[in-house]
Amino acid sequence: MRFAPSPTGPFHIGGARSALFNWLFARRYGGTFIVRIEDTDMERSTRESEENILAALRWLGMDWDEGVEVGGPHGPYRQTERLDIYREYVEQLLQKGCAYRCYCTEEELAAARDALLKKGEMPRYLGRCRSLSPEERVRLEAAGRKPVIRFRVPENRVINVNDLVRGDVSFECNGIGDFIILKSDGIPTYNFAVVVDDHLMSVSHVIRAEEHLPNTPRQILLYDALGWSPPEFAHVSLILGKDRSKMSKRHGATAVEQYQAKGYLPEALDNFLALLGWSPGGEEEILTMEALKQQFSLERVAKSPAVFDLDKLNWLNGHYIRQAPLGEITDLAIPYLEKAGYISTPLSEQKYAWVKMVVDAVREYLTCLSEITDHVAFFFADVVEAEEKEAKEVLAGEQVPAVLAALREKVAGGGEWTQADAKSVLKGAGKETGAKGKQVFMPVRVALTGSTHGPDLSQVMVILGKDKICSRLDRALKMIAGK
RNA sequence: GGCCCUAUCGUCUAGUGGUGAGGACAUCACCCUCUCAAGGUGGAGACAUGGGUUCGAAUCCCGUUAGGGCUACCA
Repeated sequence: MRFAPSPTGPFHIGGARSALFNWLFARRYGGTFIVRIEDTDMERSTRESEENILAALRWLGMDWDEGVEVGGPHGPYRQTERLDIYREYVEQLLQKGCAYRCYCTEEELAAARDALLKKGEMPRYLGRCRSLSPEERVRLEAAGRKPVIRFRVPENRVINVNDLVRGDVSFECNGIGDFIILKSDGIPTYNFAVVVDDHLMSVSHVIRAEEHLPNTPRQILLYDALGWSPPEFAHVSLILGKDRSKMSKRHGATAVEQYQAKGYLPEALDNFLALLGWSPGGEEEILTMEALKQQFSLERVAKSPAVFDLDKLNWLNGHYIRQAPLGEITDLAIPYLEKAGYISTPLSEQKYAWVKMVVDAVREYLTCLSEITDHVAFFFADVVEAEEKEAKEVLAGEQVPAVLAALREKVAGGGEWTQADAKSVLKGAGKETGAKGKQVFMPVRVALTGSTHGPDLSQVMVILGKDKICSRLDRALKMIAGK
């Protein structure tokens, strides 16, 4: 198995899914997972994107047995470092007469294409340079034309692809046209480089996006010409945006790093991506990488394209945030809290323990980690203000001063306390004033947090600590009296 | 335009000739509860369309329609 991304930009979510399917397949059946970099597009390829991709793969928990950075018996694993290898096979094809030099200029090609388009035919190269005499070649080269090498596509043949997810698909060679295998700068094109590399690297299965399906017959032709047998192909349908067109920036975040930055957990993204196009045999949809590794199979990959459903990703992520060990979530949440100015690292041991309690109190609200900053302000603020109308109304209740005062008295003094203590103090204050339920909880909640919504009140009280509780109670009392 | 792929609830999907068409997210209601969440229970919600084949079609075949991909000296 291999995953062969081209490093031409931020790592796309669709690429991540292709990688995942390849990785899962390799792990499920004990295969080798190779990461090869297809950087033959000199204009757009950068080292930076390559690193971005590798970092994303690692973050998502996909390790590779062979490939860039780890090496292996089939190296090098960057196509631009394999140029000599390709040249050798180009030479072979040239010798066999399966390929030839073409001197057409871009203008000439464009004109030919337009003409075909006008006639309603599939635009393709018609083989103008197929049989140039040596003299003509010399003349063209003398005129400064740099040739490309084209593959001679046989006529009147039908290529059958037995696709592992799509079944039998066939293409007519006549619709293909001689395609370029070596660009004028000596760099191979994608179609040629994949074939050479996949063969030399003993790739047995190629799992990739559906957009590559039309390339497959060309590649099969190349395998044929080189005397090699092609691997199995499996073309997975595309990931679509809300409007059902190929997922792109218009549809929101498409880069893996964007999800990472927002605070999505890799296990959630993996789980989600796996479910996009593949379905488990059973009804459980929450699956760890371990479970996916055991269950994944190409037979259960769907043929139809899938719309990226952010709601479902959010649900999965929320689930993983809630069930992960608190320490882990705390560590992941700290950068967001720091960035918002709530804390500064390094944290003392005490402060860390306290932050952990805060995280514990609010993590059930989160859909992604970055949202934590929307829920914690009152824990860090010096004073809180009841701003919502609803909150103000709560404080206006006639039993409120008595309740708050009673509570204030009970809280005073002593040091550490637990949630159970807080609960009993709350109950005591209620009993003393004859107020109960909402009548005691809500005003206290508003006085302490400024809002009518929030985490469990006793939990809030433990986290705030007695000092803050007292000062907030005092302030609330003063406000009410002042009115 | 040409070539190719696809078509089950709003979304992701199960289904491979006989099912009350199942599940998940989202949605609605109820329960739990100091609130909001979370959690639990329940409801609503789909086989694009027209022809065949068959005793019987979501399932097989053909057309239509709709969506998508490709059509580069990009991958």
